[in-house]
Amino acid sequence: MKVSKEIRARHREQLIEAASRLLRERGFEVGVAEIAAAAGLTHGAFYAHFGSKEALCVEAIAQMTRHSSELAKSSESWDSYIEAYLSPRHARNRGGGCPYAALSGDVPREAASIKAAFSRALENSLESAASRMDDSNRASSRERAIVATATMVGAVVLARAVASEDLREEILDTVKRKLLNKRPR
Amino acid sequence: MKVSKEIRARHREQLIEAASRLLRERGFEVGVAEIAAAAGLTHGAFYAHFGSKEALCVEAIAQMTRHSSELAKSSESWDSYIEAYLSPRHARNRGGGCPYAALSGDVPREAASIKAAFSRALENSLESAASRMDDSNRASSRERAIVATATMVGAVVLARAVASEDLREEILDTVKRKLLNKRPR
DNA sequence: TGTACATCAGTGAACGCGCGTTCACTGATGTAC
DNA sequence: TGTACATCAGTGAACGCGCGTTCACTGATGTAC
Repeated sequence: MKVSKEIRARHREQLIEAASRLLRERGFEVGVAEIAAAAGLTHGAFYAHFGSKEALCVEAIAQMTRHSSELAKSSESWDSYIEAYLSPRHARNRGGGCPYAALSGDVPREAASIKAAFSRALENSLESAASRMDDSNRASSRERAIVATATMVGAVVLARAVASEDLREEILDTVKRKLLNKRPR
Repeated sequence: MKVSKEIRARHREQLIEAASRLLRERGFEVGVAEIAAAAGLTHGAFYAHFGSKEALCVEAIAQMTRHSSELAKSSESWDSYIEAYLSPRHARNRGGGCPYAALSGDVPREAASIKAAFSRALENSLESAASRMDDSNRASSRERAIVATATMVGAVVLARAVASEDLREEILDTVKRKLLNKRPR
């Protein structure tokens, strides 16, 4: 049955929220029915909100990158962001963590609109990371942002793919020490 | 109909070879039928060689990591390996390139046997990379291998996910200069 | 070396299943009077 | 403010399709004599 405009709007948000988490957790193979169920709806209702699964994916990418860049900004310092990013907690929390670490392996296989949304988001994140570097030279702060992002994404992606708890922690800790310029414990 | 032992063995190799390429290109969603077709067989024949898709994936991971570590060793120097790894050519060649950059995003969602095969291979690659470092200190050469691997994997994974040709090359070049300790062009 | 026959790799139809999407229907919402 | 009714969000059955896997069958291989 029809629902009020407020409830409709809430349902839409819940769909995006559910997709945002499930896409990162399970990748783009996650089903429309599962996303709808996680939002408390049936799969049929989904199409009252989005024209296709692809359209939802685009919105979900926009939302998850918006959220995670807020998170990045809320870190007190760049170093504390690195610390949080390379924590076992983040490695375990794929569904709620960095969209780049969660999705960059999948995105190249998806439709152009999805790749474009992802790309736009990454460009913004690099911009934002560069602006946080304590470096008056604009070019070199962008370079440092790119290298740090690649290194952190690579470390978390590899850590998540590894079966041994020890190797996982070794990767995260080693990269963390390097990025924070710390000597071995 | 039955075929000779030699042809049977060749078919098996072709299945592993096709899977090795297609898994990296398309991920684990690639179908048994498509892999069999790429090997010149029908999907039914597949089960004369492997008990399940999962079993083939395990073999394919073992083979592709074996091949790519040979490739790594065949590079004249560590620096020339970095150069090749961070080339647009490698970014374009997902199906024939580094298995870690191609599959680490997908592996955490797969069966334990696949994760274990991947993990074993990565551990060997780290070992082998560490042994190539011109550093008598064993601990620090391992650390450098881990950091360099994470950075290179992250760079290629991000570069592949990006829609803009310019950003793709910027990521690869920036990380390359950093790893080779070169000043900007 | 020649023959008879058991073996078994490969084929293609069929299985149950889950996917994205469509659609007839339901009934609460919200508008026109 | 009250009533009559058009709208449309949500439901759940149904669509065509492709998946991994099974299986009866075919016919070349390779072994036993």
